[in-house]
Amino acid sequence: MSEIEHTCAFPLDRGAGNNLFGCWLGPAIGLLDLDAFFASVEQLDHPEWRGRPLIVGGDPEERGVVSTASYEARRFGVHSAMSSAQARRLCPDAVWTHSHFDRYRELSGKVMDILADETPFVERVSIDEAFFDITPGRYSCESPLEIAERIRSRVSELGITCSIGLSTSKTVSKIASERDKPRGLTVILPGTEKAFLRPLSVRAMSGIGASAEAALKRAGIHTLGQIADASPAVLTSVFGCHAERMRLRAKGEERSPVSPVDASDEIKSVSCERTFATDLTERSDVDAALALLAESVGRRLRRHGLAGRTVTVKVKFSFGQGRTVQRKLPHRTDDENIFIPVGRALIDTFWGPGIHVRLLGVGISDFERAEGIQTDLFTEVDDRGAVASPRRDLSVAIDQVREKYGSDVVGYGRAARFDNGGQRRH
DNA sequence: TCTGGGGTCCTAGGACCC
DNA sequence: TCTGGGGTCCTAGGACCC
Repeated sequence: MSEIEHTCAFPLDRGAGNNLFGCWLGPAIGLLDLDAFFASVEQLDHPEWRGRPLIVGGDPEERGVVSTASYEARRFGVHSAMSSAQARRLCPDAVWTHSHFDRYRELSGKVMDILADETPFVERVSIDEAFFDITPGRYSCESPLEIAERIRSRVSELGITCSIGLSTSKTVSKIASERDKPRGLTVILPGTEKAFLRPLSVRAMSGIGASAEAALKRAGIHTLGQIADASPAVLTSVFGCHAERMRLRAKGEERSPVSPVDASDEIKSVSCERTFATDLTERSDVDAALALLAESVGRRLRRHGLAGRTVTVKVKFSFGQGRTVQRKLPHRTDDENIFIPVGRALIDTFWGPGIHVRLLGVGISDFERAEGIQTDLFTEVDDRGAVASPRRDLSVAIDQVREKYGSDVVGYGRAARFDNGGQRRH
C-alpha cells in the first residue's frame, strides 16, 4: 500500500467545507503529465542507461536539438529545445539516442488505458499529457485524491512516472502539475484557486507565449492576478475576442469541460521537414530533398488513409528568414508523384541565384470528407475519391517493403542522394 | 551557441460573386 | 454606370503547444 504523498499549495480550509478526506466541492479535473517521457522510456528499455544523464534528440554535429533530457541531464542545465551542440558542451558525458516514436506511442496508449479504466471522461492533449474528470458523483463517488493517487501508482507499474495536478479547472490543474515534478501530486483545493494563481507569472498559463507576454508587459501586466484585474480594453488589445475567457482562466473560474475527443481527434495536416547539416545551394539538391520529404509525407498519408488538397512548402534560408507557400490542387491526393511537381513549382516562386536553404518542409492538408469530393469527367479518381498517378502503385509497393524490412532498404533514385538525417552523401 | 520537428488555430488581405 | 455590403475562397504569416 503506497503512502499518500501530495503537495497542497495552500493549507486546508476546513471552514469552507473542503477536507482532504471528506468531500470535494465542485468539479474535480486532473492533468496527468508523464515525467521526461521519451527519456524515461529509453531508460526503461535500456537498464544500463538508468541513473545516467540521457539526452533524446538530434546529433550535435548536425544542427540537432534536444527533444527530452532525463532528470540526471537536466541537472547540468540541459533542457528541451536546446541545441544539441550546447547540450553536449553542458553535459559531455551524456548518453545520446534518437527518438523511437512507435515505442513512445505504445506506452502512451497504456497510460491512456489506465485513465480510461478510471473514468470515461479523458481528453488526450498530446502523447504525454491528458486531462481527466473525476468529479465525485459524475462517474464514481470515490474521493478525487484517492483516484489520482491510484492513477499515479498504476502508471509507475509500467516503469515510468507521471505528475498530476488536481483542481476544479483545466487551467489550474495544468499549472499545478508542473509544481512538483517528477512523481508529484499537487492539489489545489476548491476555493483556493484564485489565491494560487494570483502571484504567478503570466507565462505560467498555457496559451500565453512570448508574444502575448511582451504585449502584457507593455501594459504593465506581469502576473495572472493583474490579468484578473485588468480593464476589458487592455485585455482585448492583447487577446482580441478571447479576452474575457483569458480573464476567467486567470481567475480560476474557467469551466471548460474535459471533452473526450472524437471529431477533433482527426488529423488536419501531415508534414515533414528537415534542417540540413549544411545548407543546400544547388537547385538539384533542393529538388532531391523535396522528393525525399514528399515520399515520407505520401507514405504517412497512405498509412492513415488520408488524401488532401493543399500542398505547402516551407523554407528557411541561411540568414534566418523563412517563407511558406501553398497551392490548392484541383483534386485531393495521397500520391507524391502528383504533389512533388506542385512542390517544385512552389519552390520556383522563391528560388533565385545565391539562395542557401537551411530547412525545407512539405505538408499536405485540407482533407475532405468522402461525400464532399468533387470530380470531373476527365480525371481518374479512385474509390476514395482521390487522384493518383500511374506510379502510385509503385509507391504503395515501396511502402510495403519499408513496412516489412525498414525504411532504409529501398527508395526512388531521386531521393537517394540524401540519407534520413538529411546529410548529403559523399 | 543561436533557435528542431510535429502539429493546431487564428487573422488579414485580395479576388470574386451576388 | 456607379455605389455599397456581405459572403466565401485562397493565400501568407504568426502565435502557440509539446
